[in-house]
Amino acid sequence: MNIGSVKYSDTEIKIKDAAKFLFLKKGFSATKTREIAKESNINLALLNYYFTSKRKLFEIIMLETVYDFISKMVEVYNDEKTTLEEKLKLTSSKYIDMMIAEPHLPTFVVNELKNNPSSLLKILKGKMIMESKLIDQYNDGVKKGIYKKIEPIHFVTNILSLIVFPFISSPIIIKMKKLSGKEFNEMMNERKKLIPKWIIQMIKK
Amino acid sequence: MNIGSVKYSDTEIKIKDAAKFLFLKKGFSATKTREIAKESNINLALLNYYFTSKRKLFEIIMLETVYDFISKMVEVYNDEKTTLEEKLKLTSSKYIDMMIAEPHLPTFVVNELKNNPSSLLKILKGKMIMESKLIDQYNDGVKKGIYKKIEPIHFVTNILSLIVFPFISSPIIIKMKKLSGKEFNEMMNERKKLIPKWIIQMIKK
DNA sequence: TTTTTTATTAATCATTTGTTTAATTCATAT
DNA sequence: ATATGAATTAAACAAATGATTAATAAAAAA
Repeated sequence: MNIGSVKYSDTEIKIKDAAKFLFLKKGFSATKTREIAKESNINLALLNYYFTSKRKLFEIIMLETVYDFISKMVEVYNDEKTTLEEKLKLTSSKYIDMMIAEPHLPTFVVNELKNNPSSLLKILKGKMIMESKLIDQYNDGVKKGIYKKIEPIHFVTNILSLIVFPFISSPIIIKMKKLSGKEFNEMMNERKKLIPKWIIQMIKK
Repeated sequence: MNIGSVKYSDTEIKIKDAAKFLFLKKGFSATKTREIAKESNINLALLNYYFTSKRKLFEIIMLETVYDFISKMVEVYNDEKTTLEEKLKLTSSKYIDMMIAEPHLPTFVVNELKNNPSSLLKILKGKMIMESKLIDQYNDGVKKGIYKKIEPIHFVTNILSLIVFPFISSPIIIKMKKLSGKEFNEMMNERKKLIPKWIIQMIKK
């Protein structure tokens, strides 16, 4: 959560929470400072008093959110104790829970990364994922002749795609299948078990 | 393109093109009417003269864009002449070409659908995809014991995920693998052949 | 308690922004 | 050539918006 272990006062937390809620839901431009003030029950001027500007406040929230999102993946992928298959299960499970709790999260992350990829540079060291234990384990499987050889980047991309995209495209899925929000979440919970199987089938010889 | 075969004057087309370019890149709120006017070399007042309001202009563009995006899928999925595997190849190929040409398209579509799902209702008849020839062919395969039985909605979701998500998450992929834009496109072109294979492996017994 | 620093507030400022108006130019039909 | 309607323009309006100010209240230090 707190990237540099910065301590925030109650008021600052109130502002940050409200701002995060609104920024996630509506993005930067559509969120107005007066909305943030109202949502957090603080005086408008306090936003600038504590955070200097709307943009600065946004960048703090953005950074923390993207950090949360990505570090979850990095942690699992670099765990020395788990197998490749366990890593897939853990990733699916953690991310799907995360996104059921905060459905706006993935859209926000991909959106704001597109507009502001530099903030990603600060967080995502290229190595953390592409040289992770997961990739080692996959390459080992290839050597042993268990797995097909494809570029590891495709492998990682496919995992993320199958987990995250359904949340981003939820309105389309809901419309296609005439689902309720609850039914959509059930469908996503089903995928916790299915995705690891699918990924294995994709790479297995 | 033109949903109701409406004819537009040169000026209207200039406005629409500029507006589409900016809306795709920056979204509704971050795009200013004066930017659209400048980008299209028209007088600011003409925007309202022809399109009444920024919101109305946006809705027209939004509708046409989403229609383009979805009808491409519907066409392929309902083709009576092609096999399931051919449909997968065609979908991958067409969508990847489409998104290489317009990288902002998928983010725009999923974004604005989230904010305004009603516009989707006008276009996407639930049946068109979930009762398409593709689904028939998949169900036939299940009956014949060739394919595993999973909910068709997962099947459709997975296809779309593997095709579209990499474009949405391009900044992450580019960072992870330290790619240039050109290299990223090459990677996406590789996927045209890979995705159909992966999908088949996922469903094959 | 008194002083000093910090937190909070209401009011205001300066731009930005979507939209409209009224005047002018252009094209077309008579 | 003239009249009529459509297209275009510069200017302006009103509301929204991010930010600041100056005054007040609350908390901490002396």
